[in-house]
Amino acid sequence: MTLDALPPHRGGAEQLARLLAQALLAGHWQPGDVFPRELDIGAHFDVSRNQVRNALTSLTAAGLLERTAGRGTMVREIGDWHLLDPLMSEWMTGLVNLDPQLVRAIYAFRYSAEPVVAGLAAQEAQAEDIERLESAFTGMEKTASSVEARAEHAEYDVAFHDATYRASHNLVWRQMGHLLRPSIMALIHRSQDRTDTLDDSLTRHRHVLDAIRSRNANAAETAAREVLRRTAIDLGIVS
Amino acid sequence: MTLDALPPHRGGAEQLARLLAQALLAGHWQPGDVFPRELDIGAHFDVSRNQVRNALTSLTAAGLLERTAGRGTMVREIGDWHLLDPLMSEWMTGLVNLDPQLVRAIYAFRYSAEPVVAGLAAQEAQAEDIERLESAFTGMEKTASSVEARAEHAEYDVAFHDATYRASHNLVWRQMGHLLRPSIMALIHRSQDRTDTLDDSLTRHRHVLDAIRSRNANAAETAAREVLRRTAIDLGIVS
DNA sequence: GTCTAGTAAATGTCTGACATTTAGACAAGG
DNA sequence: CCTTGTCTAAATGTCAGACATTTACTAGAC
Repeated sequence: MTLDALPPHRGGAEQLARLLAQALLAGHWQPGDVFPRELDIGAHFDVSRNQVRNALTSLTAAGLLERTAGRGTMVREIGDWHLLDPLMSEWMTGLVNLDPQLVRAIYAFRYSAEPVVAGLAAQEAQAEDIERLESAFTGMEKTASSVEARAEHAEYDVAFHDATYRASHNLVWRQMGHLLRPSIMALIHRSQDRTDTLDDSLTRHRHVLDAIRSRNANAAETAAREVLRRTAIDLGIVS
Repeated sequence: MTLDALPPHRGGAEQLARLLAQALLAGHWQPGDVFPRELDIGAHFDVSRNQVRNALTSLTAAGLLERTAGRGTMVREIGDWHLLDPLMSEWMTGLVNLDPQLVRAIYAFRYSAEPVVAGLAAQEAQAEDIERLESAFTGMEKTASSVEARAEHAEYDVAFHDATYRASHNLVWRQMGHLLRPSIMALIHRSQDRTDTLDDSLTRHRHVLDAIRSRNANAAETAAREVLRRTAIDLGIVS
């Protein structure tokens, strides 16, 4: 794979890193492939070697690449990617052609983890956590009816789930909230946005909110599982 | 906080990064504190500015620091740390005075997550996963009796739990295995290494292995919870 | 054939200079 | 008094070039 298919870029090393990372995430290179050399990348995008090195440092830190002096840069296999790195979440967000394998893996993770997290949230939530959840939920309600607000709706959706993770009051679970954005944003491109679909989703989210508010851990677990069943349908994982 | 309390270092930027990161993890600086300037660090450790910048880049990527041109480098609060970054796990491993707040947070996470993971493992494990688990378990058995093999025993312990996460056959859960090493290594410094303690731990691990081998998800969940109850005692979280 | 030296090519490092951003001091003008 | 603008110092960010180190490959010597 060459660089020719990639669009030009403007801006610093961050933009360049995003560009290259998204190309990798979209599968433009296969694991084990050799990645272009620093000088070639710099020549192609007309940036200094420093910028290239900074960008490649990010990709290496995220586990996407492996660099060895003398040999060059190689693409690592998907199992080595640091899916929990916030930078990865940022790169995955907004990527239309995210690898279906990744979408399924993240969904499967959420399906097993989020009920537990919701249960913890029901036990640990403070007043401010409830407020965050309510605020996100009312935002979802307001943006559910109009089609053009679907991006905004997704943001409130992310905020709702992120608030759930934060309400668990555990530093580790909280970090995992980063994964929510790419997972939920993938819904925009794959779901039909039918009104009854969104209504159903809203109802299920309301059950989670109610369960956490009433500090009922078991109910929260069940409700979170129901939300994710709905999500699976919208993601096209089950029919 | 100054740099004076830190030991000298040998080796490249990685060693320097580890040194500074461990100082941060041990709480030598408070959130919001200004971190020493690049030139001061370089002068103190007698390394080039390049090395310093490379080290600081790692710490920034891990969410430990925030750097702004003109202002300087500031220490971020613990909630912003990327606890799931493999580099963080590496830095935490072997740190004797790991912040008790972190130890508890990681333990609480494992207590809520690992039963689920063990359940998944019971459903998804392949032959090679079982082999890994058995190999790690027999290693734990062999090293349980002698006191001087406790470090080796801890390695097998890590391998056992890591094999459990891998057996879930989920890319995200698998990434989380990195957290196990610091958590389990903390046991070495805090537990008494009494023989009956290790025997009890071994028995509980065996139950997890048996449950996964017989593909009994519920039993695996319960057994994993029992292992972690034992861990909590050894970590001094409960008495 | 096998070992060895040599060479090319890639990433890693150093250095010095310069650019950019920020915070603060200070003075002019309303 | 307060605001505004400008200047300066200090910190991180960027660049360019030379050099160091590692790696893979090749060509000979024996």
